Amino acid sequence: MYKKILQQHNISVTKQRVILLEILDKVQKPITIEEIRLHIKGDINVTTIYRSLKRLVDVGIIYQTDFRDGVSYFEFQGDNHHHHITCVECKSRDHIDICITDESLSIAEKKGYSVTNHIFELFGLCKECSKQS
Amino acid sequence: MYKKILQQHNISVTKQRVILLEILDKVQKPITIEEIRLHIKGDINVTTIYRSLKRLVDVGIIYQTDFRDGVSYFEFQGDNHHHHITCVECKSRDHIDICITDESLSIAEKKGYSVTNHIFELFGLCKECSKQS
DNA sequence: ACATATTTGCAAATTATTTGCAAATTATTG
DNA sequence: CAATAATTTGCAAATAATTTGCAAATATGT
Repeated sequence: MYKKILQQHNISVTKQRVILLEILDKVQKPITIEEIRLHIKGDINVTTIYRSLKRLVDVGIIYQTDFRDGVSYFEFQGDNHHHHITCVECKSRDHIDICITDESLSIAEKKGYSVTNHIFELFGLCKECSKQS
Repeated sequence: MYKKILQQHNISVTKQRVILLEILDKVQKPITIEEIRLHIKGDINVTTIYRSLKRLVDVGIIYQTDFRDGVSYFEFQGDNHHHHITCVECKSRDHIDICITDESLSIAEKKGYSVTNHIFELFGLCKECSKQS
């Protein structure tokens, strides 16, 4: 299955890439390199992890996000493109099925830009944490 | 003027903070720590720059953004809240006066989150760079 | 199966950012 | 306006994330 995905995107099928895709597909949420390393306990060299993920991002198989905490997060979104809301207190995270509007795109296009990519993340307080404060 | 802003936000008025605000207000676009350092040529210690900017961000005087290139950008937006579109080729950048929609907010609220903050950045090709490719 | 291109692993380097602490500056209070 | 308390600065050194160079290993195309 992951083999097919890699082939469709015209990049080499390697054991390491398949493992990374398996992990990301299983967790179904954005995770850091450090968390990935815990899953594979040393089986793949850090450099390779960095380089493979970068490659996967470049060809569009996985998404890279960051939540302003100094680390990159990676996620396999499959067909289900979405963004996230993060609790600034407890760091819990949830999907939100919202995306940029057509209006946004057309405003950008009026400025002469064709939009290929976007970052969109919400931050706030989750139910639990709002109670406490 | 900057003194008043600092006081309104209840933080100490220091020479360094005023200088930083002056620079950010003058350039009117997101700039990196490195670029800030060029403006002040060594007059403020790097550590202080980092710490002061963090403080200014925390109290909400300036905005911190990043464009997925490994560095933080800082911007003084004044009353004019906006986001940006960045050309992935030439890295040129323009303001866009679009923000998250009320619909987005209400979807997040349905999930139990109260939204306090957001990241929203567009990427694409500018007019010049689309011609060339 | 062979030649070519791509990817991996390792150690070492880079880059951005943070920390601890003493000295300096700013704010507060009488 | 002096004295005290609180905050901020500068410096050097540490940390943490990510990248590089290069040789060996693995994948791909013919």
